[in-house]
Amino acid sequence: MTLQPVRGTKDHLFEEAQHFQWIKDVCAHQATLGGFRRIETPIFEFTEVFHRLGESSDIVTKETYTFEDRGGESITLRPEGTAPVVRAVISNGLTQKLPLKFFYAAPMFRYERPQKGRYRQFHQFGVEFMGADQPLVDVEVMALGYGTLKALGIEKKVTLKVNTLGDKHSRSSFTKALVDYLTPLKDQLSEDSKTRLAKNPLRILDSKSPQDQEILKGAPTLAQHLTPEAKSYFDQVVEGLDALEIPYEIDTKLVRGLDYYCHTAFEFVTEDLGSQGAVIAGGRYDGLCEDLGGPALPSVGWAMGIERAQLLSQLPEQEPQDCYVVPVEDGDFASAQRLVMELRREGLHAQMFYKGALKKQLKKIDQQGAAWALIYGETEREEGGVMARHLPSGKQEFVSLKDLPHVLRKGELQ
RNA sequence: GCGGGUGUAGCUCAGUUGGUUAGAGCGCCAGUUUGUGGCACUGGAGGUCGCCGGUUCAAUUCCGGUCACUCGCCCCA
Repeated sequence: MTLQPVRGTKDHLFEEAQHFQWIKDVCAHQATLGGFRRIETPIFEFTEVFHRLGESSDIVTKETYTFEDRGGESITLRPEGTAPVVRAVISNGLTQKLPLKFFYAAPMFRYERPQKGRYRQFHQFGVEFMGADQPLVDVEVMALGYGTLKALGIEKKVTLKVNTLGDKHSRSSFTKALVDYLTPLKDQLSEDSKTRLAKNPLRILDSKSPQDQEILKGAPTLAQHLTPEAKSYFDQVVEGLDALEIPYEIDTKLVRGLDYYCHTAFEFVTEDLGSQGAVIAGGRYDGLCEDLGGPALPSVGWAMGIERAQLLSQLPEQEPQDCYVVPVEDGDFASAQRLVMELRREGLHAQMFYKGALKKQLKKIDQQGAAWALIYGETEREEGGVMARHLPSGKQEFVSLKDLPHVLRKGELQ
């Protein structure tokens, strides 16, 4: 095994590939029901698109795949989907037609240490609701997340955690209060949190270190610093979730590191994936568009880790519908191929093997999990039909070519 | 980026207290006669014991490094 895929990447084969596609289909269907439109953006952007947004984020500073192209431009493989969508909105002058509702399913790239549910090329399905600043929009977006998880059959394995980051004023006054509280206690903080204190203080709140959490017990809370408007906004979000009977927990330690995030932050998390528990993560990012140099564009969205959803879900069983035409003698292969093509023209799934004795072919067909073996030798040709063998039931009878499409579609004999 | 665990046939794993031809189950291939799969029986192919180096008369077995997977930390717009 010397020829391996690049670390942190994987091949999706057979059922796994189908499962993967099924998740994307289910997600796209749910989003489409809500009027979201598909958007496809390039797999890479000018590095600046990501760097302008995330100087304090490790994803941007340490985890991007960044390279200079042959024209000397600095290019970055997208590590997430929101910034490219907002960039596309600006580039295409779409801010005249608000609100905008987009969804995407696309590969993302982060140079991280691979783990279960964490790859260097991974895939996200995401939705963005842009140009609306009402609390009920946040509720709709979360409801879409919940509905999508339900459609995947995994809503019971996840918990919706919700928090508010407040508006700009709440946020900056809280951040300042937190830093003021923690700075004298700096020596007692974990090494990681000492760094966070300077770089990204809010991230100390979700530290896993017990000593950090102990210190935080006496810390100021965001609730104390919420402006009346921000508090009212969050109250309406919570009431909206109650009204739609979407189960949730308020988690005051759920934060976002970047400044353009405000108000609602949420995650659908699971206990089943070890330390990679977030299946869907999202929030309101009213400041992002301006940070990118565009107009104000209040927006909210989320992204689902498709691989993580895949680990939690199961591809529904599908009835086999394939059929194989089975030539008997060496001279029967050409006519068998003609029959295969005729069946395909009828819209049926048809194929054949191009070698092997009858017995051998039947064995392989059975292993493929196909529904039908259509034995087509000299006898059948003369009588204008096939010996149709239904593999799951083991029943077999002669069917005329005229009746064949009908029988195959029905999926059973008689 | 840091720490722990693992790495033997296509898959799941045994085994070697260092010593001649490394095993099982499943899977795969062929056959059990002649136009019929799943079951059974018989036979067969398939491994430089992850890779590189060290110790040793001798290493798949001990040691080091490396790569990969995995768990935790980190990160998680």
